[in-house]
Amino acid sequence: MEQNVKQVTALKKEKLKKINALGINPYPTNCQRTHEIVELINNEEKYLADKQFVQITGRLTAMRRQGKIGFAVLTDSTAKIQIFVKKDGVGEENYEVFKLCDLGDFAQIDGICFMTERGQYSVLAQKVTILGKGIRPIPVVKEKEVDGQKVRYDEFTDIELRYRKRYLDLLLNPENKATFIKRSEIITFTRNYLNDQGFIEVETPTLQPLYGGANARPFMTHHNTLGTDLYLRIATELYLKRLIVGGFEKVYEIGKNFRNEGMDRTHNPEFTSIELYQAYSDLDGMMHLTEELFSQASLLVNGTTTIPFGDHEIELKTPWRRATMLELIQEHTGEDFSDFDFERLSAYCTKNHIEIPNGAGAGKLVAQIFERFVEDKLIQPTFVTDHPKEISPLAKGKPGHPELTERFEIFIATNEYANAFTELNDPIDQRERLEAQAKLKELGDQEANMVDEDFLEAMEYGMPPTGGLGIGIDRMIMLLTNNTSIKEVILFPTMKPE
RNA sequence: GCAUCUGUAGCUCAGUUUGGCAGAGCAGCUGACUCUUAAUCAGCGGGUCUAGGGUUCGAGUCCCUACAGGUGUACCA
Repeated sequence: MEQNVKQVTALKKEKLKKINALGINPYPTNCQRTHEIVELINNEEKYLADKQFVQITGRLTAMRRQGKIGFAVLTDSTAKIQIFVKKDGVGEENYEVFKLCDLGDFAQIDGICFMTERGQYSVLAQKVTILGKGIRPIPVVKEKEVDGQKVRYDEFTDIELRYRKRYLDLLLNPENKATFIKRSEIITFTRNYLNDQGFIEVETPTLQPLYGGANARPFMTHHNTLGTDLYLRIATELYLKRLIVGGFEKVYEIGKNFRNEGMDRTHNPEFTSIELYQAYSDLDGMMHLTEELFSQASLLVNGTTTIPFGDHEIELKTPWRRATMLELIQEHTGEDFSDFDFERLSAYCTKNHIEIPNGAGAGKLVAQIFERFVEDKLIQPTFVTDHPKEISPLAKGKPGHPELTERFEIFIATNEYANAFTELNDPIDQRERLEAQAKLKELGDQEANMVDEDFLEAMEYGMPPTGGLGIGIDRMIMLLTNNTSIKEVILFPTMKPE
């Protein structure tokens, strides 16, 4: 399998020797660039009229040589343009250099813009300079216009190769590169939006002595000097709340979380989230923020709030539907479980083959029934509110409803995108909730929270009423770029070693 | 984790049904070509058919196991 590559590489190394023999360094330390290619493309008439000397740099992505002339295409990150090289134009010696160029090599072209006899806007080369020579055969994608439609030949489509060799994917599949540009734009937009509202961006520890803020199994590592085990964070929540205690009123963090769980089209072991906390705000404030972030980000990268996603058409225009978990269960099962009757709930679960975990109470069963019968019905954006207290150990209770909390999750196209609470700020209640989690952990729930004494101590000093929101950034980007696999929006997704 | 599909040249793929010389296009190499644009024309080279085992006179093809990936599903955001 590698043998042929070795042969081609050997041939290319021979070319390197020939280039060196001409007294030319194929990896020069500098180059001259007067224009990005897009500038020449966007101002064609000006550059044709001026006959201005230009120096452009990029990768050679097509090559059509014919005797003493040759055409090539030079591509930089902004655009691509045809290059016309004549032996008469660049001189015998430099034409030899051009002949030693291969597809995929980086080059600098000095010349002037002109129109070929066939009417193709091009740069007429006066000099070809090699800037970086490749020694491995690069896959070539060819393109042809048929009736205005671009038809592509020999595309680089092997999914495994695209993920493992992402640089080739970016190089050969412009539409995939565009996804990552949109990713950057969406994250930049989110930062600007929050900064404009007075939020400050912070960084909290990725390595933590205790993990918490979500229900998940962690990755563990070890610090040699301290002689102690540390966890990679599963959420940023508990540290950001310490900052609210410390007097910051609006904070957010965008960063990686790590969860030692299964991988599928919506889960990668490391993923990017944004969590934000706003003192003196509440659930309504967080709903408004969520709607605005998604709909405005969509306008930014799609120009509309009506977007395709998989088989669905999603309308992100605000306001989004709001419904409680119990209402939705009733809507889709006809059952009213608002009395939280454990016997009825467990009988219903048994009848419908829903697992009843060890130590589960009525609240957990309500959540299980919701997952089983409601989640996959939620296509258009829906704020699901009023989650059971039992599965929401960090959310404030709902006044007048001892079993419920002030919480929402946003579902779009059956997937969860965000999770928010009116944050619990009662230190005594918080301790009881975490101790209940610890009991679940003893009963075998590997994803239950731990009792974080330092976090509880912080809350005991007093914490203001606060709204908190977490959004799965990767999923948000999937939605806004119509990608149904998380691997398509993560540059280097986790893969098993080859 | 379970189920299922896939793995053939650098890339994209035929060939697997019904076992019988390892194929094509692009890319590469040699030659021709001063207006091509999937350039064209002539010729050449390139393979551990993912890996290992089995059945068979004979396996890319049939059987078993492993590895990697896709999809579905479980847990989860």
